[in-house]
Amino acid sequence: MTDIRLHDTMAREKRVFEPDDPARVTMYVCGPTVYNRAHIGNARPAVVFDVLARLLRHVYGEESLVYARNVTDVDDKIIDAARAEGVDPSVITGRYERFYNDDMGALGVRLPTTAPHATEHVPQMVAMIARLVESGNAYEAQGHVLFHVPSDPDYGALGRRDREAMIAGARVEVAAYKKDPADFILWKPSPEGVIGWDSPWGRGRPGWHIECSAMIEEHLGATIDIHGGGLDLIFPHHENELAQSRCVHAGAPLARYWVHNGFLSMAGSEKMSKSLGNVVTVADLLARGHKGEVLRLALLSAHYRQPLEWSKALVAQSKATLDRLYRAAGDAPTGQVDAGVVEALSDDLNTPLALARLSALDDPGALRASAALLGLLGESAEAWFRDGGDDRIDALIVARAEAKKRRDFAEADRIRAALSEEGILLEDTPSGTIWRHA
RNA sequence: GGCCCGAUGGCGGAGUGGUUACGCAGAGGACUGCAAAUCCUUGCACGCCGGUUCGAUUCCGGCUCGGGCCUCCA
Repeated sequence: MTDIRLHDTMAREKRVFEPDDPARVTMYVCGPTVYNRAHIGNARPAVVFDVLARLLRHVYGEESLVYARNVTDVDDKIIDAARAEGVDPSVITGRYERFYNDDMGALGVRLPTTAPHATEHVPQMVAMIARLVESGNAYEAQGHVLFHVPSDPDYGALGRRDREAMIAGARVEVAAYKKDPADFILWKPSPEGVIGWDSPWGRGRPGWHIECSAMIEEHLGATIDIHGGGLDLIFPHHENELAQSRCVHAGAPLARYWVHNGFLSMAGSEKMSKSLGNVVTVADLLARGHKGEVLRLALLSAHYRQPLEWSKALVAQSKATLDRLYRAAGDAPTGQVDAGVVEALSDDLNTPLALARLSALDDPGALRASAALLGLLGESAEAWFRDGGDDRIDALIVARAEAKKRRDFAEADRIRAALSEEGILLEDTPSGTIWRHA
């Protein structure tokens, strides 16, 4: 069996992946903060780690992977959104979590094994904060509880950042209650009317970083195999998670492999952002008629650590590629997974190489089985091209066939041209005429 | 300013110290009433300047350009 190799952000190199317990492989990926629609950039980690999850299940067995992806459902942006609409935060989080699952589902992202919610783990967070206070790694100040960064000599290893750099680079004014400029919030007070929980430090709510640490401990354990997320989370989020968990667990590392995906940018501009007005949501793209698998293939066309530029051309190319793959796969039943595809994915999730090997396969069954590892070719070719039946088109095809039989090619071509106008392409095959969307 | 990453043909994108994938698009051919699809053939590249080497796109250094992070951010 080929080894899986993963680029570990901590080591800055590819390492052979050896799970602590092959019968229980643990992976945690930072999920969405549910207060708006996911944009296509948000979809990249979901899709990338979905492929990694599929690979791990393939290699270690369907039941051996425990994959947790959290839902951040308490956050100032959520509070703001709820206030703006005059509703309870749970209305916002419930709505956007459903949207998120719908959008990712459309991209073929399977649900993780578990999707823990921050609001359902506040007692665990409070307990973890209390342990940090007890061990001297955290302190209370004016209703806040802060992690004291100088108390952790290993702080900064993941993001490769020294103290001076962090302090010099701080863009935000240092709050008066901080003992050290680098200290970060574990717990903050909630005034009347703001969502909060009782705690030894008064009514308040957890900071972002402690949520993940507490949920990881609760669902996966002290040290997990893989921790994933976007590049931008390395610092401060993962650095802070790591520090908290390490201090609580007597120095045990939070994760054995840290895996981070690169950013997606919009063609002709820098990072996608609301202020630039170039945010494209998954829902937008689906509404424009792009199929989920097309978007998924576009996201997988570059290696996950490389930057990926999103463009109309990329989507069009992905559609053309997928059309060809569907034609090649036909409606063959699933066969054996191709070893070359597994090998490509095993080499730090080299999806472009896996895609190349996919298109070289001449056995439709192997193609279908191997594509499934990438979450592609989930439909029958029939369904892919037709989008369901259409009596009117079928009738026109019959009319054209009759015209052809009496060698009235002008009429036959007229029918084909008319359908072509509305984006329906006809193909004459040995087994009859079929149609598909352009 | 500090830290990090990237630069491959018309486009996307792997990979490699010496004949360099694959996909999309293009050209020619076969097939077809004509197409489409398919098959065959085919053109097109390794940011710039040095260095190491018999030989560098691949290793090293510098430069330029692009992107990301520096406590909201996938």
